[in-house]
Amino acid sequence: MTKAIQDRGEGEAQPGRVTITALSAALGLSKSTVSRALNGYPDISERTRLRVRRGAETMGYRPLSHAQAIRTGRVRALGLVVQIGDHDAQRPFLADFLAGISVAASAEGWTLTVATADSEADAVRTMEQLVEDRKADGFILPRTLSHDARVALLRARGVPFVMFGRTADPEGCAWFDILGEAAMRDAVLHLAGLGHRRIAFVNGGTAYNYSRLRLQGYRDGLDAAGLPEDPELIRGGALNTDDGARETRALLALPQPPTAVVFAVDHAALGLYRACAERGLAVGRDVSVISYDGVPDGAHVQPPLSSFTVDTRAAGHRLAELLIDRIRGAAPETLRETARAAFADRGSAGPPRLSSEALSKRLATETT
Amino acid sequence: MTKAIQDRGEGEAQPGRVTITALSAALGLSKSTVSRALNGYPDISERTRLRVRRGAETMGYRPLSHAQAIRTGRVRALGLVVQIGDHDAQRPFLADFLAGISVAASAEGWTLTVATADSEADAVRTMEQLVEDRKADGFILPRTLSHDARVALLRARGVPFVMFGRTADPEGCAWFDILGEAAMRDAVLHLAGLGHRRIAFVNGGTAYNYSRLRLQGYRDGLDAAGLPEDPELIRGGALNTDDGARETRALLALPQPPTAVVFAVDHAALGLYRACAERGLAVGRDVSVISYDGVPDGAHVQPPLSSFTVDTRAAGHRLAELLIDRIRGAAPETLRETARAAFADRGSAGPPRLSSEALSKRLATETT
DNA sequence: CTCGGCTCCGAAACCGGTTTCGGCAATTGG
DNA sequence: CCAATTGCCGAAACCGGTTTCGGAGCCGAG
Repeated sequence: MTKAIQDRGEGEAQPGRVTITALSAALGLSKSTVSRALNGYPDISERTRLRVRRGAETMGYRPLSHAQAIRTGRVRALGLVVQIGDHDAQRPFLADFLAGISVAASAEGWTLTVATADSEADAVRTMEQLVEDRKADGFILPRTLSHDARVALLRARGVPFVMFGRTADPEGCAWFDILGEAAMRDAVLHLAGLGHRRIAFVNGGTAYNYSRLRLQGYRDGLDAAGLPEDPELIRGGALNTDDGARETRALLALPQPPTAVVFAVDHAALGLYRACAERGLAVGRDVSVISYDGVPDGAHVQPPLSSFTVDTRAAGHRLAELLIDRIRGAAPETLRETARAAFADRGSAGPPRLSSEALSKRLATETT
Repeated sequence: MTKAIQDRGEGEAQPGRVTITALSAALGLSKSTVSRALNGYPDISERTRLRVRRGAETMGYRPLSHAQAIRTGRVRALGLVVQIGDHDAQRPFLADFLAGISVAASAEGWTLTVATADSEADAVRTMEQLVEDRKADGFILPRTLSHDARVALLRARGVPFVMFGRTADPEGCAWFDILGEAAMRDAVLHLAGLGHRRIAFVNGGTAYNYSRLRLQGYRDGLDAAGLPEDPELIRGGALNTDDGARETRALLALPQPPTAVVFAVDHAALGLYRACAERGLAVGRDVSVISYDGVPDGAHVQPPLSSFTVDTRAAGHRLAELLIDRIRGAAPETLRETARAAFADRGSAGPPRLSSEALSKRLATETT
């Protein structure tokens, strides 16, 4: 390998490259035989196939993907269109996600084509362009919505794709997802186990498919813990810290405030810290909180935020593998996987120091 | 345009596409004439050129970049290798950066190939792969080091590149950069204008080229303000909040503590808030701080962090344009631009309430 | 009127692969 | 022992572009 690289006349790019013609000449075979041998055609003897493989290895032959693409239509590139701006949630997640995809892709000799869009419509247009120009053979769709225009486009065009998340209509869809609903359920059970009886839930953006699932998980948790569901304790639309603070204030203003809150999104949960600070409440003692995402910021508040952390990098890695399988022809139904988020108990959830009534009373006197 | 798209037999991809052969047949010209007309060869009459352009437009002809690449060696793709992990500073910045690059690239019909690496050596290997496989025609290098192995590789291979940042040896380098030194200088002058006499400086990672420049800017600021330079007030190596808190504590422990601190990195500056909270000091009153980056987190602390904000998206945009020019053959010396960071005065820098002596005394009594 | 040069375009080779098709040799069946 | 398969490979077409080369017309100069 090293030798092969050194053999290349360095400096210029073109001249050094070993083409399939050069390789076939060196082996005393025809181009077509070499090509079919490397691509696993059945009409090549095992002996020849091995000889070709070895020859390609020692000579350092690597087919140019765009040269193959001209005939096959495949460029060996994964596509990713990231949506900018509308949800902060993606910020910390992007670098790790890219890393996972990139590593898995390059392990198979594929690359990653990235584009950005600032709306769903823009994303659809962008993907259309990429498909049209053959810049990607398939797509990874992050943050899938319940009804997703991107899915509609790709389905119609017959372009392979995998989703990070699930969708309402699974027809023809492959996916990898973290079981947010299981995390929410476990969060409720954990808090109930600590002695909490009034446990609130603050959901994320309602358009996202995961919101539906996480709310269900919260309900399942209440059910499993034998706690009644109180509509007043269920809120939503909280994606960032400001939203979270706002929702927390609303919850604390209830006649019977919750002693614990489950958040669907870490960044929103950080808003609870702010709202509690305003009212002089100690997080993890007066009010407990468990959230979901595992953002790094959560480790830097006091007490650190207990959260179900998702391994975004691993998700990207697996998604890339699934997409490559999908592009190679695997049926979408066979390409559906889920994983669980890992609970990181960092101290923001403890046994209730005050009952809901006592908490309410204290808040009333504080305000006065 | 809309019509052309509708004309395509939808569903399948291949059949609908209009090739150069089809276009030339429709125009009654040869392939070669059409190709040269579109690529601006001088031996085509203006009349024909116009006819071809118009025909291509109405028929919706778009050459496949990988088909051209087989002859030209260019795939019309920009390369970006992002380094994961080693500096948190990139986190919030990545999405905006990508957005800028992506928009500028697609405006010219180019795309963006992204890969990741977890070390400088890995980044070099990755770029070598991408060049070898012709997945990118040139590279954008973020966060350039003073002596950068990536630059060495690309220079040796003759691969076009542009840097986000400058470097010690500018030979053959094109770049776009924000004048961090000017920002640091202005920060010092601003604080001096408020009445501060002891102004400390906390630098970022020393390997980065920008650190050298920002330190110089700080010194220039002191000089311009007529303040003496005190080596005790200069610290470095602070990239994240923990680092920043540590360095702040060290500064506050001095016999003559600073009444204001200039940080080279926002995330480090956030550590000052923590260290001040520990000692009961009010940021912006007892201790002033001005920083650099403009990260969103800075807006959510109290008081919000005054910072020189860099428009990362605009930087990505301009870098992509410069790189495309570079790939098209422009001399690197003509592709060097800088811009200034915009000062966002949010309240973390005010007139000194205490002198250095008074501050020191107060810290001493607090500790007891 | 002829000749050289210029303008402009077509034919064909080429880029680096893939895929179709046909044929030779060895094997199998009768 | 001969015919029909079968296994295995080469020749050539092909993919969608670019680039070289040559030549047909037209022009002005001699």
